[in-house]
Amino acid sequence: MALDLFERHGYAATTVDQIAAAAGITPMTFFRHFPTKDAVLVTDPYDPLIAESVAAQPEALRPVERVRRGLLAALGEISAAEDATARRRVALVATSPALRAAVVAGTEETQAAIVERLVTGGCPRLDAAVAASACLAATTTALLAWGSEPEDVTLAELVRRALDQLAPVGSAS
Amino acid sequence: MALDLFERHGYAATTVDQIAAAAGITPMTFFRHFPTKDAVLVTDPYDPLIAESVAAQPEALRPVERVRRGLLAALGEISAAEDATARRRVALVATSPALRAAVVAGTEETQAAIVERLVTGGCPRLDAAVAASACLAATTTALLAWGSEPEDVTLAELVRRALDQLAPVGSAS
DNA sequence: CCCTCACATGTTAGTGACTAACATTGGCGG
DNA sequence: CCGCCAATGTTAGTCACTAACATGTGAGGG
Repeated sequence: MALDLFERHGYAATTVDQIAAAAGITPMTFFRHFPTKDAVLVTDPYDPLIAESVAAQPEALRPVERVRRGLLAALGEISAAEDATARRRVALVATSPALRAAVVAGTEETQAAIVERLVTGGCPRLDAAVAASACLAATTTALLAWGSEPEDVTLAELVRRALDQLAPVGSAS
Repeated sequence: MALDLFERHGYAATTVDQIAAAAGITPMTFFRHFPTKDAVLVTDPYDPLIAESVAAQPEALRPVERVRRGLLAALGEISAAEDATARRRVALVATSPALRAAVVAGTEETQAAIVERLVTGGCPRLDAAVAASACLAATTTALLAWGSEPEDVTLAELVRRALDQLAPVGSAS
């Protein structure tokens, strides 16, 4: 599949024509299944779950803390869905600027979802956007790092460690 | 110039050919001056300054706090360089996913510079990357928000407010 | 059993960002 | 005045992605 081609020749050096040929379809058909070349590797089905999870945290918390706890709470269900190729995909994404950009573009939607929930909870929009973007950046950084970690390191572990850095001093997790 | 075209027709709808024609040059020549279309709007001359500023903060601080203070310290010199078109550029960047992606790609270099300084100070690489990405995300969010703020709101003000959210509880700035 | 409708796929042709190889100009020191 | 270097132009190509239209194939109803 496409993943193999990317790993062999690099993401940029692999053309959509090659992927399509390897899959026995036309380039046209490829674009009917995936809106962009990078969509083969980068997907983002968790937005609603995460937004819910953030909204479920106590409104009294400061925005960063609310988002942080929301992400940690969502983490269980998400990392359970880690399939076998997840790490390979992530490792690949980490190697290409274009792919990293695609990931960030994807998280923009997650960020927007979180911001909406925070704003309806009375949080000023700027503060909400800052809290969401900072926490998601930390999470994304952990995700990308995970790709080059040894097999036995879990994603949840890294994300937890990342988000702990944004916790109020003295209180871990 | 290109900025006017972008504002009139939108970034995506403005082709490099049009920009080149408006400037009285060939598309080819355009690409000799700017590596990409987005480079007209997105530039990043501050990396070394910021990295220095981060390194100048006490090593004893937690990584996030060190980066945070470093960014705040660098803020003075940077926002002094705000020229007249800065706000227009930022407002434009905020409107286009492709341009926001370009900004993020640009910050990756800044992040890398910061991480190097933190790592040589004894900070684990993951923690350094997380701290840098979170603080830079907060800063970038403030920057983008600035584009749609009223004239009298300064960039420094917004960035300060953004970074204050990542400060240890109870201590502002 | 055939017909038809719908949907997945193919075909062709184009646009726009970017690149490489090579030609051309223009000013400036010798 | 000559040659040299740098900036610019020319041509032709690659690759991601799109639009308009054609084809084929399978499922369901007559």
